[in-house]
Amino acid sequence: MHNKPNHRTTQQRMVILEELKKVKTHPAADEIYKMVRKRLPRISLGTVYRNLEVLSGLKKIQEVDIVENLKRFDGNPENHYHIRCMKCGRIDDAPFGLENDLEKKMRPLTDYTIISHRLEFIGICPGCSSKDK
Amino acid sequence: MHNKPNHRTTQQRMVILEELKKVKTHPAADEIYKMVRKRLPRISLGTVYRNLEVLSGLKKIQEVDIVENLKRFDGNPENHYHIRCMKCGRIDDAPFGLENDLEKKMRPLTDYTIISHRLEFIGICPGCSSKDK
DNA sequence: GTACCTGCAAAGCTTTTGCAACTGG
DNA sequence: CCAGTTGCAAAAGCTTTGCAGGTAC
Repeated sequence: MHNKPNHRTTQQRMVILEELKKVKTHPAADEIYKMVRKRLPRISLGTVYRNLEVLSGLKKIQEVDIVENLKRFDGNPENHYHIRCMKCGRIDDAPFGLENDLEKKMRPLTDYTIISHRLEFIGICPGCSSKDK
Repeated sequence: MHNKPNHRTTQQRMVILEELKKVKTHPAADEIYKMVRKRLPRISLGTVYRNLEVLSGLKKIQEVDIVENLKRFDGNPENHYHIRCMKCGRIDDAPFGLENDLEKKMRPLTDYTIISHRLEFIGICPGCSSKDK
């Protein structure tokens, strides 16, 4: 049995969090690195990655895509929804019709020209939940 | 001005498409490579990648995530929706409340334990649409 | 015949990791 | 004090690409 690590509030970790909270964009690690380096010129990219992971774990921030860094392909070219297992990464089609109202509701709220939307459910697949026991 | 390339129906391209249509999983390139290699042992991984791109362009298949291959981080840890520009990759928060009904509607339709969901709109941001002119 | 494709290998990018030195509590 | 962090550099993925030789049409 392992205890959770006791996370420390290092200067690097604080600055990364502060800089990320400051912007309304959704920067990738490299951009965050550049932002943080203005205040901590000697910080390393590895530290940025490690802290982003820690901060996500602490729910202080989140990753925009849960997606592991792999392109995945679907033999069905029609828009449809997916459900993804958070334990094993398995992806199934969601037995769920398209919610076309979503785009209609969104249009008046944004300056973007809406073209499409994606909906993904996140859960635990039958295989993984039986393993939990 | 360039013309679109005239795509050819090579054996490699056909087999990749057939194998991907056969499965209901959503395999990554490497898995597709393994599947295809059973029928075409000399095919290369590069060819698989190139054909997946061509087939996506032809809308014969689709990528599950439009996401460029970069993790992105959000200083806001609460669930909320995003809108992504298909031209420049910019991501903004969507001014759109959570649709909690979606999970409620999904639960009876699946064996997965639903934990959360993600909704992302895809469109063209104001900056990119003005450039279109 | 020639534009398009392929296999191979090398290069490119992003992310992760081993390690020795350092530091917050 | 010492578990947790850091910087650095190397390693490890996954994906893209240059090239010379094939191939569909």
